[in-house]
Amino acid sequence: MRITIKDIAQRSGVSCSTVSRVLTNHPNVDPKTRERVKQVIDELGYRPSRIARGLVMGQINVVALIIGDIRNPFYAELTRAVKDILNKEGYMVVVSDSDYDPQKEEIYIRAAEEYGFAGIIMITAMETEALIQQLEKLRCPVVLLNRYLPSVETDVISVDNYLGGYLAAEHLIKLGHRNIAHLAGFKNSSATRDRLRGFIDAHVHYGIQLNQERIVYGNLQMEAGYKFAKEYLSQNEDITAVFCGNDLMALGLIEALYEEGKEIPRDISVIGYDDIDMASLARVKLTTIRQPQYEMGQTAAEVLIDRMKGKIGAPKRIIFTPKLIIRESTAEYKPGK
Amino acid sequence: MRITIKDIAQRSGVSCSTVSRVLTNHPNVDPKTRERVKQVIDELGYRPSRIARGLVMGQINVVALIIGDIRNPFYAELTRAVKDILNKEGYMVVVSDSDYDPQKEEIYIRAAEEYGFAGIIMITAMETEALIQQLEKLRCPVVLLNRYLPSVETDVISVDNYLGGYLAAEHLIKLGHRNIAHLAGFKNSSATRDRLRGFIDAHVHYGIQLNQERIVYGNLQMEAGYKFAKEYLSQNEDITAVFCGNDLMALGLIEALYEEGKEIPRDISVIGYDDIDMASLARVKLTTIRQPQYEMGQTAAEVLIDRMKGKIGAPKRIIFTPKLIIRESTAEYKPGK
DNA sequence: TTGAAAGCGCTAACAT
DNA sequence: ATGTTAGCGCTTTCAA
Repeated sequence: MRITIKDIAQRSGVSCSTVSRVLTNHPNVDPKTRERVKQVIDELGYRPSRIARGLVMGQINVVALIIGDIRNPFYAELTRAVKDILNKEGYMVVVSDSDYDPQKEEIYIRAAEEYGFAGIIMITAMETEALIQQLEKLRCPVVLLNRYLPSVETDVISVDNYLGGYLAAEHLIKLGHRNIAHLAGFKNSSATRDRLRGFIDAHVHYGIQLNQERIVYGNLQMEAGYKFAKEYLSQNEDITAVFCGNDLMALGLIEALYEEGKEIPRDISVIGYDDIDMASLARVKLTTIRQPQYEMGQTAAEVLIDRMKGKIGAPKRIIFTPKLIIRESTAEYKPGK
Repeated sequence: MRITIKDIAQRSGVSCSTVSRVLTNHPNVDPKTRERVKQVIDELGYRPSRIARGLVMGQINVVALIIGDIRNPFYAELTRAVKDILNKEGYMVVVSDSDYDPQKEEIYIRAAEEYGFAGIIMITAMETEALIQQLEKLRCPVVLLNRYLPSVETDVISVDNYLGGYLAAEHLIKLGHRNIAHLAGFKNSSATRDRLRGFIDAHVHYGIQLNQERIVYGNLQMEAGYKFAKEYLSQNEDITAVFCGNDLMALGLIEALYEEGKEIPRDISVIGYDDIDMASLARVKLTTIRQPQYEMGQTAAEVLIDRMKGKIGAPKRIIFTPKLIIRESTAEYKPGK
C-alpha cells in the first residue's frame, strides 16, 4: 500500500496538517517538529501524491508544449529550451506533436484542460476559428510561439517573419537572380504568410516581376523539398533560385537535385530557413535565415512562468530578429547557364 | 467555476453515480437516461477531471519515456513511435531527457511515482545500483530499451549490440584496415560494452591486434566526434578507420576532418551507428549500423500496454537485429596513404 | 436501474 | 504552533 501523509503523521506523532505544512514549507512549524517529520519522511521513503495535491489546488504543475513535429530539429532545440527553464522551476513539460494538424491540437488542448495543466505553450498549425474559440475559454495561460492570433489575448513570442522573407529574397536578388521560386510552409499559417509578404515586397522593392506560379506550399518535411525538385523544378527550368520555408525542405530539395546530376549552387541557388545544426553539415552547407531557436523557447517559458505565478498586465509581444547566414548553397547568377 | 459531475447530475435529474456510469460506459444504465445525460454533457461542454479520477484509481493514464536527448534524431524517431502507439490507446506520453545523467533519471522516475504514472519506458544512462533499487520498488511496469539490468525483472526491447559492434569491425577489417579506433558511447552503458565486445571479438576472429588506447569514450554528441578528430586522430596518424558509437559523433568527426583538409573515405574510413536520416544526407553519406528505431519504440509501447492492462508472465526479451548499411564513408585501405 | 455514502490523499480555513 | 474539519471531483461498493 502507498505511504500517505497519514502514515507520516502517526509515526511522527503529529497531525496531517503539520505534515502538510512541512511538505509545503509553511513557516508556522516548530523547527524541532519539522526536523522530526522530515526524518520520518526520509525513513519511510514517502512520496507525496501530486494528484491529490492537484485535486485540491485545481491544477498540477505541468505545462503542455504543442509543436509541429519533434523530429524537426528546430522544434527539438526549442523543446530543450522550454524544458530546461520550466523543469528548473518545478514544472513538468508534456510535448505533443500536432503534425501541423489543427484537430490534433484541439485534442491536446482538451487533454491539458482535463488534466488541469498550469499552462500551454504552442506553435499553432493554423489560425482556425475553432482554435481561437478553444483558447478563449481556456482557464490557464497560453503563450503563442511564432504565430499571431489577432483576436485572442495571449502573450506572443515570435521572430519577424516578414523580415525573414525579405532578407531571403533580397539576398538572392542581389546575387542577380530574377526567377526565384518559393517553397513555402503551410498556407494557413501566419508565419508562412508573413514570410511570403516579405518575399514579395523585396521583389517589388527591387522592381522584379514575380508571378503566382512561383509560390508553392509544402508540409515542412524533407520529402516536400524532394518532391518539389522532382516535380516542379524539372517543369520550370527557368528557375535559378529557391527560397525554402525551412531547412528540412531545402535539404530534401538539394538531395533530389544531386540525384539528377545537378550541383548546388552552380545550377541553382537554395536558401533555407531556421538554421538547424544540420544546415552547416549537409553536403552543401546551407545558406539560411537563422531563428534563435533556444532563445525563443527560453523566452516563451519565462513569460509563461510569470503568468502562471499570477503576473498580470497586457499581453506581451516579444519579437526576435532573424538573421541571414550566408554559406555555400547560394551563388551569383551566371547567365551562361 | 469548473463544471463538475454534480452539475451534470442536477441538470439531467439523476445522481452523480449515474453520470459516472455514463462516463465510464458502465452497462447498467437505462439507454434513455444515458442519452439524456450525454446531451447535458455536450450542452455544458463538460470535461471530466482526470486528476479526480486519478485520485480514485490510484494512477493516471500517462506514461513516462526517459531517453538521452531528444535532439538526437535517433531518440526523436523512437519517441514518435512510442507516442503514436500509446496515444492511440488513450495514454499521454511525457518525454524526459536524462542527458545521459543517472541523477536526472532518478528525478524523472520519482516524478513518475509522485504523479502516479501508469508505466515507464526508458533507455538507461548507466546501470547503477541506485537505479536498480529504484526500479525494484516501482509500483508500475517498466520496459527497458536497449539496456539490460540483469537483476531487475522487466521487459527488455533491444538490438543485438554485440552483433552491431562485430559487423562494424568486420566491415572495416575486410576492407583491409588494421588500425581501427573506436569512439564508443558511455562507458557504463551495457549497450556500449556489448558493442565493444563485438568490436574486439571481430579483431580476435580475424587475428588482428588491438590495443586499449584505440578505445575512447565519448558523450554521443556531435562535439565529441569533432573533438576526437582534433585531439586523438591528429596524435595517432596510424589510424585508418574509426567506428563511432553513433552517427552524430561520426558526423562531427567527419566535419572536423574536412576542416583539416582531409577527405573521407580517401584519408580515413568512418562508420557510424543508428542510421539516422541525416546519415544519408551528410556531405559524405555515412556507412553505419542500422537500428530499427521506429519499430523498437513501437514494440516497447506495445509490450508496456500489455503490462499496464495487467498481462502477467515472465519478463520478455525481444531482440532486434542490427544491419550494416554500406554507403560512402568507408573504403578499402590503400597502403600508399 | 438507480441513489446514498464512503473514500482516494491532500490542503487550507478555522479553532485552539 | 498545532489539530480538527471540510472539501477538491470522481469511482465504487452497498442498499433499495
